[in-house]
Amino acid sequence: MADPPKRPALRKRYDDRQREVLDACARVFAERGYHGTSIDDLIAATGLARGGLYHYIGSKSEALFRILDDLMGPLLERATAAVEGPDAPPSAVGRLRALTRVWMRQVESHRDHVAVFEQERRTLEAEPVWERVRGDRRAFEVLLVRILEQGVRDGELAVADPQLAALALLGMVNHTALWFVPGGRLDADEVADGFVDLLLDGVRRG
Amino acid sequence: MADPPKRPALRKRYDDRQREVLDACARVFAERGYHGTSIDDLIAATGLARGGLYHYIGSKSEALFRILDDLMGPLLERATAAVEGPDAPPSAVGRLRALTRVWMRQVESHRDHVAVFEQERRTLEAEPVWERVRGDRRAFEVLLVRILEQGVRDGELAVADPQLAALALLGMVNHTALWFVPGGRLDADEVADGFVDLLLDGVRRG
DNA sequence: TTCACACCTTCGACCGTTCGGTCGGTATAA
DNA sequence: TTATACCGACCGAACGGTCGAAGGTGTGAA
Repeated sequence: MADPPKRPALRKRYDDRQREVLDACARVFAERGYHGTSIDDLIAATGLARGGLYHYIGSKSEALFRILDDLMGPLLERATAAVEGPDAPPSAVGRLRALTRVWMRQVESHRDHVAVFEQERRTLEAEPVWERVRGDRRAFEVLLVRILEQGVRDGELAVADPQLAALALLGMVNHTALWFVPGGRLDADEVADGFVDLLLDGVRRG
Repeated sequence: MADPPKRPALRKRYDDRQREVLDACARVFAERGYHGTSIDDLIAATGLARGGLYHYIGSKSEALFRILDDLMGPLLERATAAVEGPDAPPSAVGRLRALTRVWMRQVESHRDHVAVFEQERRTLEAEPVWERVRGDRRAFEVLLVRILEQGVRDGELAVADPQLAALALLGMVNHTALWFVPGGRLDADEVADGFVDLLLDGVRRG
């Protein structure tokens, strides 16, 4: 990580290999936890030797940063586009559904990354290093709360406590990192729609 | 932990002190993660010296076991009583509310323990040592799913996917370990009722 | 009521191991 | 021939855990 190659032809190969390595790290971090993972674990998971590994990750904590930043950056970007971009649905219900789908798709494609994020959240809250990741998370939550509040203002929704409703949906989706299996009974969109339907209409009969 | 005192008069003092020590450990584990916590951290948090600490905890991993077992055992016991005991509400809606309240109260009184549980869940799934804790968790989830299924059978509820609805509520409540503050805007029962209302009636207007 | 002794609590120096990280080197490919 | 990829021996620090000793404390025999 200290030295990405200057020659452009090699740059791509380096980037690809680095992503492979970081994905492998994310897998191990998700399984054993960041602090529970030793460098030797990462060596076993990547197939590299000690020196080769450090060539790509710089340090253990730098690897963690990249894993979380590569997760939250794109998520926030896509979420913003889906909710506030030119193609964003006009209704609050539509935007809520779009946001949740983007989010669940990120869980589907970055399951390990999300699991690591959930595991390390409390530590993330403290240290200044994580300000960017923290800021992205906060921005995402604001996006969600804003949809709910607009929905209430427009008369589309009747939410007793938007803050609590947002935390409820946040909990549902983030928790999926623990049980969602790509290729399982439900795919990402089905889970997203299921959650949104639950939140919109509830389960009481009649 | 190797040697609880034989004399009953001293046994109580030992137990009380042990709980103090374990609560302090739980606080640090919740903050820094189990693997991220060193024995020196626990020494600082308890005020004991190395030897004194080991007198009460046996080992770091034994402390973790006690923290999680003391969390899940009582939770399952109270939940079962609230839902299947003689005073259990007759309706599925009532039982759902009772279960969620018991659960949120446990989060309120054992916030650190719950946070540790959430952080270590993935590790817990693997090793055989954790079978009891894992079994308690599974039993709790069964309790919840059963309420939903009975509600459907009795015509009280209309749940498209009881499994998903259970996972949704599980996510909401477990996630509270990250943001719930005792003495904050909402108390445990208010959060529980808020979640259940959300799940029952949804937020769509009309 | 006293006192000696066994039990209990706490201490901190110490141990072997494992940790994250470095660095000088070799192989390879542009 | 030079920039890059990868290796593995090595390092100091920090880790979890042990242990013999010292000091208190409740208790039964005198």
